[in-house]
Amino acid sequence: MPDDMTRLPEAAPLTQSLPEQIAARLSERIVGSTYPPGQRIMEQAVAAEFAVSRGPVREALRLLEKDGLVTILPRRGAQVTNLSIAEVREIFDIRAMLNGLRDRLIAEDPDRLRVLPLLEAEVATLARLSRAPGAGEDYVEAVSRLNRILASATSSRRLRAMLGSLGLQTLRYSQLGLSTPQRRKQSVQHWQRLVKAIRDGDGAAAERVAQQRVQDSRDAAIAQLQRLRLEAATPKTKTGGAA
Amino acid sequence: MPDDMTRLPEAAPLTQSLPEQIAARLSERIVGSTYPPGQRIMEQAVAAEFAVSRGPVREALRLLEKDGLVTILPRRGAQVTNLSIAEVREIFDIRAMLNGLRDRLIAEDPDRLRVLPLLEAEVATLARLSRAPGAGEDYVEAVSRLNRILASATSSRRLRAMLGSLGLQTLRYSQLGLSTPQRRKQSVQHWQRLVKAIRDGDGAAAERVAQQRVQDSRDAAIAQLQRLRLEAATPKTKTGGAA
DNA sequence: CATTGTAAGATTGTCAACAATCTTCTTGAC
DNA sequence: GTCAAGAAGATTGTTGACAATCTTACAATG
Repeated sequence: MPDDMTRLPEAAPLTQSLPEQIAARLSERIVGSTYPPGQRIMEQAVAAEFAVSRGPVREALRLLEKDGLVTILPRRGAQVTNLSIAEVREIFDIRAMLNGLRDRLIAEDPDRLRVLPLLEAEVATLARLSRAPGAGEDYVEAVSRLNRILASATSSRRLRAMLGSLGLQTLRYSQLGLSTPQRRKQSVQHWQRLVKAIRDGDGAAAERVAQQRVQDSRDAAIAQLQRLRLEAATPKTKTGGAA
Repeated sequence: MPDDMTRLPEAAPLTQSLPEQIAARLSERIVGSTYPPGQRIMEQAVAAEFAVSRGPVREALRLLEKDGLVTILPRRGAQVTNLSIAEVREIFDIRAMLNGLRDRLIAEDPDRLRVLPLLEAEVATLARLSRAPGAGEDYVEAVSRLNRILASATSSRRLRAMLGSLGLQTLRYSQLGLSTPQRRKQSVQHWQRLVKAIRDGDGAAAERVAQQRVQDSRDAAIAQLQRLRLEAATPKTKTGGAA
C-alpha cells in the first residue's frame, strides 16, 4: 500500500474552468482600459452578459482580486483597482527586486543556453528599433516579448506568477516609461548588459542590471504620471491656490 | 461637483466577513499542522462544522489559496499545500529579496525613529535569550515579534501583504532554521547589524543584512529538511540501495 | 492473478431565490 | 435654500437544490 492516499495528482487542468474564462475576459478589458480604473463591476451585469449565474462571476472577481486587478470592498462590490502614484512606485520597487532575483537565477542556471539565442535575437531587434524614429509601439512589443522569454526560462512557478501579476497591474504605466527615444536608448543598453551577464553566467551582474532597468523604468513612469495628473487636475483656474 | 462619482470610499471593514472568519479558523489549523500538508479539505465537512452553507466555505478556500496555504485543483477540490524542498527554497529566496526591500525602505524612512526603541528593546531580549541555553521557543517568539514590528513600520500595504503571505507559508520551516544555539548566535548578530543600519539610516546596509539573514535561515532550514525527509524515506531496510 | 469496464457513491460546479445591507431619491422641517 | 430623515430601489451575501464530474469498489474477462 503506497502512502499517497491523500495525495492528489497535480494535473494541469486541460480545460479552463468557467470562472477562469470569465476572469480572462474581464482581465482583457481592464488591462485594455475598456474598464478604466475606478470603474465599478457589478455581478449581475457580468452574469447576464456571459449568460451564467452570479456564482461563477463572484469567483472570477476573486481571481482578479488575487492578481490585484480589481479591489473588493465587503458589501460594496468590486471595482477596477485605482493605483495612487505611491502605489505604482511600490509595485515597481517590488518588481525591481523580483526581476533581479529572476535574472540572477537564470544567469546561474546551467540550462540557460537553451534560451540565450532567443534573447540575443530579440535584443538585436531592440537595438534596431531604438535607432528607428517613431517605433515606440514596436519597441514596447519587443520588450514584452523579451520579458516573456525570460519568464519562460524561470523555473520557479511562484516567482513567475508574482511577476506576471505585478506586470499586469503596471502594464498601463510601463509603457509610459518608454515614450521617448532617449529612454529607449538607455533601455537597450540595459538589455544588452543583461544578456551579456546571462551569457557569462554572472548572476550578480544580471541582478544588478535588472534592478537598475526596472528602477529607471519606474522613475520615468512616475515622472510621466505626475505630469499627466497635474494637467488633469487643472481643468479650470479653480484649484490655483498658490498665488 | 466632485469627480469621484465612481470612487468608493476605501473603508476598513469594521466586522470581518463570514468567509474571512472561516479562512482565519482554517488558517490556524494549517499553520498549526492540525491539517498536515497534503490533507484534503472538503467543502461540505467544513460547512457542516461551522453551520454555514458551502458558498462562504468556497470563498474562504479561495482566500487561503491566495495566501498559498491551500491548493485548489479544478473538479478535485482543495488540499493543504505540500511544498517540495525546491519550492521552500524558492519562497525563501523571494522572502530574502522582499525583506531586503522592506528593511531598506524602513532605514530610509525619516519617520523610522518611531519604532527604533521598540526594535532595540527586542534585539536586547534576543541577545539575552541567545545566551540562555535551551530557550529555543522563546527565541523564535522574539524573532516573530521583531518581524511584526518591522511589518508595522512598512508603509507599503502590498509589500506587507506579500511578506505576510510568504511568512505564513514557510512558518513551519522557519523554526527549523533556529534550532541550534550556534544558529541563534549568528541570527542575533544579523539583527544587531540590521538595527544599527536602520538607526544610521543606511538603506544599502539594511538591505544587505536582511538578505543575508533570510538566506542563512534558508540554508539552515533546507539542510534540516533534507535530513528529515531522508530519515522519513527510510522506514525499513527497503530502500537501502547503497550497501 | 492481473486488468479493464461498469456502476454506485461522493464531491465539486452551477443555479435561482431569499435575506441583509447599502445607495439614492424623495419628503419634510428649519 | 439647506440639511436631515425615511422609504424605495439596487446590490451584495447566503442558502439549498440540482447537475456534472471524479473516485472507488466490484465484477467480468483474459
